[in-house]
Amino acid sequence: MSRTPDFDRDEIIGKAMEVFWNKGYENTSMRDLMDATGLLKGSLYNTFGSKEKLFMLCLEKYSVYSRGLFYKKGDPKEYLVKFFKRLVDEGVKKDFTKGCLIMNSCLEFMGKNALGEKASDMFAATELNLANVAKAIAEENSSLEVDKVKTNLISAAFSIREISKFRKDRKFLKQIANNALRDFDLMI
Amino acid sequence: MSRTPDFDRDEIIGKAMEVFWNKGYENTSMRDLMDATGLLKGSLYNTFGSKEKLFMLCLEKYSVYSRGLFYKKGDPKEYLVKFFKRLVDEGVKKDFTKGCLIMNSCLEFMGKNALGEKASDMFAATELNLANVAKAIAEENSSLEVDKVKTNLISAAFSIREISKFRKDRKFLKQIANNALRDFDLMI
DNA sequence: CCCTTTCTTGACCTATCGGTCAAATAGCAC
DNA sequence: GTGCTATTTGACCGATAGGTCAAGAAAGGG
Repeated sequence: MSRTPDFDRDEIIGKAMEVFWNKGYENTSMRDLMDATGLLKGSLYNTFGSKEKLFMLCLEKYSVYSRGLFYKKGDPKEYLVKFFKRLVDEGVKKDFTKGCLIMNSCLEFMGKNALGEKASDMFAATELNLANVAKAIAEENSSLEVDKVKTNLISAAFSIREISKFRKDRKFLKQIANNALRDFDLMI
Repeated sequence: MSRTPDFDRDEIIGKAMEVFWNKGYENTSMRDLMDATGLLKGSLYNTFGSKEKLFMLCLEKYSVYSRGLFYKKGDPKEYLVKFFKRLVDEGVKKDFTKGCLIMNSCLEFMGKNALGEKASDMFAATELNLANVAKAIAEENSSLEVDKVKTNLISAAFSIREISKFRKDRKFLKQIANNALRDFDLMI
């Protein structure tokens, strides 16, 4: 019938996502996207329409990736400890300065456009995940105020992700995590 | 002897600081600075040399402003409560999306150039201020681990400043503050 | 093998970026 | 008022931004 694309669409979105995640939307140029994907400008526009539409697809891909890390079943306390250990371990890596694409996008777009709305929804989903973990723990320990501790958890996660962009201090980042975890008698 | 400038240098830096604070360094154009200061491009370059040098002067001005809010004497607990009340009250304002210039600059520049180093120093000074408050409270309540609670305070301040850019939720922001304040048996 | 359709290529577009500079202007000392 | 000097002005610079598009290339159905 006609010529078929020379690339895998989803693979391109993944590569673009990495660039956007590392550099942010505004600071990523079409040149950067061309270099990262191996596609020329015309192909990118022919396939995705615009930089903004491509970014939206990247956000959606990140959303899927992110949901894959959500709590589903098993020991909720163990989940929580692993969750924060991962944040700290990634955070202290010298070349890890990209943080979390959801939080980055909330900061970059909120109140500006549809990307901000999408990012906000994803932030809310992350929050709900932590609320679900807190709820699961509360079933064994009824004295927990789920809404309060959920806020402490998301705030700590946010702090670690953002501060670790510029402060590679394991003790410092661990302390932030432990401050939220103490409600559950947990530590990392 | 010769012609004198038509403007007050410090006033111009103040106006430029507001723009940088609101929009960030990269997202601020010379056009923005010209509009905000009322000076033409040539005058800005003639006076400050470059956009980067002007930003450095803005950082220094912010540093002075910031140090003016540090704890010096008086009731340290009262200081802490006022400190966080201010963060929350400013944070919930609909048009307050600029956060803190120090934190913004740490996130924008760290590891890139001299602006990042300057911002890092200013962040450390803010941290020291909170450590001093914690120390003053610890003199009355010796069971406090100053370094730990200092980390909780700076982390909470960071979270409130950043999250409030995109989440105008007083209950949420207050909870973040209270999570750090509970070490001192304080609440807002 | 050919024709249709789609994808690919890269030159080109306008707008804007930070920055420069020669000419015009205006303070101040005398 | 005159002359020196610094400031002001805005046109101009090359680089780069996101985006467009006509022409060339290639895949698939017949």
